[in-house]
Amino acid sequence: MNQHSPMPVVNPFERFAAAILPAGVAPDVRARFQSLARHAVADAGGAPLEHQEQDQIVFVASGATKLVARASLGREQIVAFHFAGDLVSLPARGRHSYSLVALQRSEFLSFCATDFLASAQDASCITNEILRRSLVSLWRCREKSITLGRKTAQERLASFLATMADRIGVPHDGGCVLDLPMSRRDIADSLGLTIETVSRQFTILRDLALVETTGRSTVTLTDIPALEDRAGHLPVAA
Amino acid sequence: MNQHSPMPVVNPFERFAAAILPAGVAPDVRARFQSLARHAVADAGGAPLEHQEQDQIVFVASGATKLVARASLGREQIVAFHFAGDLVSLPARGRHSYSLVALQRSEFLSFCATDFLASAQDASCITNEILRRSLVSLWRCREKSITLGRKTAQERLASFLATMADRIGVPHDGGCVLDLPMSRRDIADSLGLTIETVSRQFTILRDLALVETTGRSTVTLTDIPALEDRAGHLPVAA
DNA sequence: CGTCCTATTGAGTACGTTCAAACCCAGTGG
DNA sequence: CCACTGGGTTTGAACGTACTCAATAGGACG
Repeated sequence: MNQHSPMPVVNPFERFAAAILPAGVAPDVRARFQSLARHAVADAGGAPLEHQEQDQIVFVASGATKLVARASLGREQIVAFHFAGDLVSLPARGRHSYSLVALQRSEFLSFCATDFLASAQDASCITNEILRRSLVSLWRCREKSITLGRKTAQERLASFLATMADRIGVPHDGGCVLDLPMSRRDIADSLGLTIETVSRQFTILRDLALVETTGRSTVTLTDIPALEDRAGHLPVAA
Repeated sequence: MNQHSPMPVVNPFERFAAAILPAGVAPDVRARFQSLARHAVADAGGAPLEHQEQDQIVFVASGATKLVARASLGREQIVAFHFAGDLVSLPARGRHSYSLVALQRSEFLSFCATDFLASAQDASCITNEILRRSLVSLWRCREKSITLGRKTAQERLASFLATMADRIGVPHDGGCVLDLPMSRRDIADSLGLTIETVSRQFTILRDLALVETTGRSTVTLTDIPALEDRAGHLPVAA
């Protein structure tokens, strides 16, 4: 997929601390989190955190992941994508077995949720940060509900590309270049479509000159405003 | 709609305090929340919290509500239902205008999210409670993503009824009686279907003797295990 | 009892799926 | 360096589920 994704030089816990812990955190609090953290690495396709019996809080130190729910019979739904620096809330496996799967070689720090929150009791700004990020996840999930419930195939793909541009896009003279770590199947499983439909919609957007595709994973968005027009959002002035 | 839904005798703030604030909360903290709370009442169809420019935290003191997102062209998606005792996180209107709409006469306490969290700084168990509830909302929203992305119309309705049985069902000799506060249109807008399709699926479930319907809003689930079999967790043919 | 609005039922259509084949890119070995 | 191989992707044709449009039936209100 990606040729030798560079293994980060920085200690994963340093990344976690920089992203989540407040600047002037007490050393003992920091040490407590360090002792709770479990480090894990996974190659593409790997699910290093299976068999969890308790709710987990997982920090993605590097790489990219999908949070997958299996409905039945190979019917999969990708509930969210997460990238380096993101925090994932992973419930103990319940009715639908959720699992976090790496899209690339990725590093994780996982915490037992209850231990984590107990340790955050003192420093309320940590809990606030977790809450803030959880609300962002909730907001994204609600957006996804709109996409899955009320949008056409083309609107779904356009929305997806616009969202990915925000999250992992690299601006490039007016447009935006995406190096998508996920396959067509992943995109389909995220958008509630089939690979064939995703492919057809890519073709249409290509014919409309809104995107260009290079190889399997590189997508260039040449006209983001037009793409967002096709994403089925409510026009602001309506 | 409902004949004079009884106005609760208990003070809405008392309900809020009982649900959210810890038992032995300091009187001044309690007073601070009381001063932040804005009280609102809405009849069925009313949206008392529109035009918010800031993120809100809303406590549903009584009644039942839908959280609606408008995509475009009258395409609506109901993102969540909330009932008495629930807490709703309502973002400032962004790209998709969300609004909280009452299904029945309902009472609300709304807080500015930043003020609320600032007041909860001292009492970390309050923040924890908000976080806990936000994660429940996130978990429900993920379940909804599976439903909207990968389930058939029949599975969607079966899932919906099973979920509602958990949340507002009244057990009744082996089965469960539901007095649904939402219309067929609301159900359709929640499940990403049309009213006609919802109606047809109700007919099928009725013919299968899994549910009985009485009037417009009362549904009796006579065979919950069979209903959950049809909810798409695992299909019959395998 | 009559009116209005919601819900149900029916017929035809459309969008996305399914099944199947061709194509292309990346990795491997000659 | 290039052909070969294999999985991911694209394209094509037929099908099916849910949608649209339209009419009827049923509840809730005056």
